[in-house]
Amino acid sequence: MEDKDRAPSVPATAGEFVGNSSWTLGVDDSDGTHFFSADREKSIFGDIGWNLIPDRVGTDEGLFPPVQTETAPASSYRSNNQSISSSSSEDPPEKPTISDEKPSEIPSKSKKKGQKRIRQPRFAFMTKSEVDHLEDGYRWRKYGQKAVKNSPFPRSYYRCTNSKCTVKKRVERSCEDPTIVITTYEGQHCHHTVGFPRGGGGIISTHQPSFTTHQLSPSMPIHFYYPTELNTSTTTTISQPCQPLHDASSPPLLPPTDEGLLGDIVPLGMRNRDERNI
DNA sequence: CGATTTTGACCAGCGC
DNA sequence: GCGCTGGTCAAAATCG
Repeated sequence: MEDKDRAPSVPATAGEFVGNSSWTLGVDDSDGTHFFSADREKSIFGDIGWNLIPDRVGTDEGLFPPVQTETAPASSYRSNNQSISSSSSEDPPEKPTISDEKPSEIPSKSKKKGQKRIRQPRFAFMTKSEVDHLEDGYRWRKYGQKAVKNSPFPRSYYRCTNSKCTVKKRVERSCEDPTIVITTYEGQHCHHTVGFPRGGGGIISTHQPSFTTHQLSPSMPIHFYYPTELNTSTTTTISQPCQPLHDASSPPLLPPTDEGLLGDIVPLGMRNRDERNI
């Protein structure tokens, strides 16, 4: 039994925007997937820099086009390559993994014929890390691995071990930069994190994330969780999320927060709906 | 011994 | 219709 409360649908792990002082929010044209992208020269964690790329951010909150559902396929908005940019440089969000996702017709393959799979909102995170599978406070079970076209690195498929939780995530490395791990989360956790079961330390997030557009603003504080080491994680606060960190040796300035990393990135709409009813 | 990972096979969508 | 590709299943293997 695990905690079953609300938890951020996304990894509450450490995160770091990759990017200097600018960030870009865009929508994958092919799928309507939202993701954040930022650039930073160096990871605050050294080898483990977490770059947030919520691949599909909030949607039904109005931040972005409505989440696609069976009745409302992403096609409704996928046509626009909209992107929101903080101000200065806008990097065209690279969307490595998501581009191949087909939006609307989600059917998939639950070997049950006739049943269409409902595609959940997704968030992608680009992380600079040597390890593929990054701790995010949840326990995952790998259920598949596939070679990806145009990429020398295989893509791994994970599912939350909580039987009641349908969250999945894909992990793959960027073919352009092998040091970057692209993690795509799909769905929302219906339970709390379990901490870092594998030698970790603390629980990452047991609070509701609160993500809103303005929180993405470079001038607004963003909360991050980040591991100080591979197996540990701590939380800190940063008031200038987009402020360039010069080198990994410098103590990261992350915002202390009572929320998970994604808590600030994931829009309310993306989070468990029931929590909004509270 | 239970949980997790590995891996080949299968299925469905899409483009040609 | 066919082939390609992404995503998932499930049995076997491995791990703790």
